[in-house]
Amino acid sequence: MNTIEALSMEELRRQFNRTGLRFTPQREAVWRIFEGNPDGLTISQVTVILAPQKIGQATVYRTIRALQDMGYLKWVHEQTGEHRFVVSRSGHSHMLVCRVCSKAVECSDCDLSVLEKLIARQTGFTVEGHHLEFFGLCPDCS
Amino acid sequence: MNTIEALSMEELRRQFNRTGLRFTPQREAVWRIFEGNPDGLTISQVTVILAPQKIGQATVYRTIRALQDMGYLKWVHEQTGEHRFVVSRSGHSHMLVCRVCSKAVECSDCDLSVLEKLIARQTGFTVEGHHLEFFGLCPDCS
DNA sequence: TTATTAAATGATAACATTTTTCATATAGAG
DNA sequence: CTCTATATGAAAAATGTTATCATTTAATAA
Repeated sequence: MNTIEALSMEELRRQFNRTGLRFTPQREAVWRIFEGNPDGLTISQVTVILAPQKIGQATVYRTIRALQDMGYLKWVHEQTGEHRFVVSRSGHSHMLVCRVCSKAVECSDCDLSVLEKLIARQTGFTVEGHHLEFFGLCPDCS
Repeated sequence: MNTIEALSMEELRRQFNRTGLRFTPQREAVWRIFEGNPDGLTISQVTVILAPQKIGQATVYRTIRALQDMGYLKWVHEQTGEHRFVVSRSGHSHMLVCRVCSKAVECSDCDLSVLEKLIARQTGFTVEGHHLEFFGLCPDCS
C-alpha cells in the first residue's frame, strides 16, 4: 500500500541534522526498535526494551517525539487509551489496526479530499487535516 | 448536521439502568455540564467545575467512562494530547475541531463505507469501524 | 585532526493523570 | 420500608510525562 523503500540510517541522520537535531546512538537504537516491530510499540515497551542498554526514558520520549514530528512515526490508539507508535513510510496515511492481534498496516490511498470539501461547505470550517484510524480484524484473526 | 432531539433525563436514567448502572445526582450533574458545553470539556475541566459540589474526581472519571461506553460522549484530541469529551447526539459521527478556538461540531453524513470496502479488499482486513477527526479553522477563526 | 559549542543524555525530581482502596451512603428492586 | 449491590468520596497508590542540571558528545568549522 504505497510503501516507499526503507530509510537508510544515513538518510535518517540527514533528516535529523536538517532540522538542527543530532543523530545519536540512542536515537539510532530507538529507530531500530521500531523498524524491527512493524506493528508498533508503546513508549513503555520501548523504554523496557532499551533499559538494558542504559537508555533513559527521557531520551525515549524525546526521540519518539522527534521521529513523530518528522513524520516517521504515527500513532494509533490502544484499547487502554495508550498510544502505540508505528513506523510510517509513506507521507500522509492512515492506520488500520487489528482488534485482536494488534497488527497494524498503513493505507495511504484513502482520499478524503472530497469528504473534506463536503464538510467545509456544510460547516463553514476551513478543513486543514484529519486523523483517521480504522480497526477490525486482520486476515489471520478473521 | 443530523442531530436527534435532546435526551431527557429520564431517558438517560433508563439507559443507565438498562445496563445495571445507577443514575445518581453526581452522574446527572456530570451530564448537565456536558450538555451546557457543546464544544466539550476535558476531564480536568469537569473535575474543577464540579469540585465546589464536592463531586470527587473518581466519580467524574467513572461517569465519563460510562457515558462514553453508552455512546453519549465522544472524544477528540487536544493539541496537548489530552482528550476532550463532546456530547454526541447522533449515532455514529465524526468530530470537526477548530485549531484556534477549539470549537467542535459533529458531522455524521460522512460516508466512509466505500473507503472501508476499498481498504478491506486491499488489505484483507475485516474493517469493523473507524475513528475520524477533522481539524481546521471554524468560520469565526478563519 | 582538533577545538568549539550547542544539543543530547541520564538520573532524579517534580508534576500530572488515572486507578485503586475501602468505609460509608444510597439507588433501585421487591 | 427493607435489602443489597452499586456508587461515592477521600486518600493513597500507581502510572505516565516533563523539567532540571551536571556531564557528555555530535556536528561544524578551523
